[in-house]
Amino acid sequence: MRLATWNVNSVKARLPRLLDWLAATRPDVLCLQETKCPDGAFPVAEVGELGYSVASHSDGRWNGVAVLSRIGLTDVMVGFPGEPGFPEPEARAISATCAGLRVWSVYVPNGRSLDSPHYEYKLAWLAALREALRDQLRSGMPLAVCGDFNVAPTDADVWDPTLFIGSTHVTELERQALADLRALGLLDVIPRPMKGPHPFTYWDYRAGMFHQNKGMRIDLVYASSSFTDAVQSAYVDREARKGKGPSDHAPIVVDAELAVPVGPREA
DNA sequence: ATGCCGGATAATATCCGA
Repeated sequence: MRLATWNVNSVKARLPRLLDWLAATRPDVLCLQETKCPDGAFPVAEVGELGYSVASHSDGRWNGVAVLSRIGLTDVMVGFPGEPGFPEPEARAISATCAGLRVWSVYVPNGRSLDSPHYEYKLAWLAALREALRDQLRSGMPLAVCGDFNVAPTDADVWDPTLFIGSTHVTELERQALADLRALGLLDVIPRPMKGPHPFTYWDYRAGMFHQNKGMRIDLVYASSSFTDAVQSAYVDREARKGKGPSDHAPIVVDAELAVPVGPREA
């Protein structure tokens, strides 16, 4: 099974690149974040032509998550029980079962700044996610939680840790929230970088950050051991960050020897 | 060369992102 996750920074703006990438990479399942897609406006027909079914959760202007699958898509859950909001829950989580794998696509709140109510919201959201995932793990089904976590797990996951002192994404509390997810039994599937030592997944559009490889690893795949035991390889597709009109995030692609049941799979 | 911000909308300015 090929599983991928990508913060596309608007599915509308990224549609030509998304379709090209799907056709070339052929993931069985793709998690999307920041679709920024009004309700009902997801390009279902376009990805359907490539064999993908869609489960999407929309907010309108901001946020937005989706799961695309060509190996089955059942038991879709929009959001999760106890999900905090600001003040109402936003479109930040969707999950579905794809050929025996429970897949979550998450877009964790940014946090903005340490003195912002959004930072408290981010921590509360991650804590509530942990409780929801604790329940998911009880089912025993292999689980992969994919998405933009907006937290760099270690100092090695940002290009210059000294520049982040006093900023979100690197604080002890945010990193502890990730550690609390791992304490449930989830493992960080660290992808191989295509270039250089750092598997960064995000580079700011500004000031040539990508070209200087000044990036961050904030997109993550946290998975149960029943999934990670089957993982053969994982990589960051930095090619997708190049050229005209890219997202500021690159996709992560994970290949696992997880049996795909015969049935709904299409050619 | 990968090549120096871009997406959204209540739009010709402002919010958001990390």
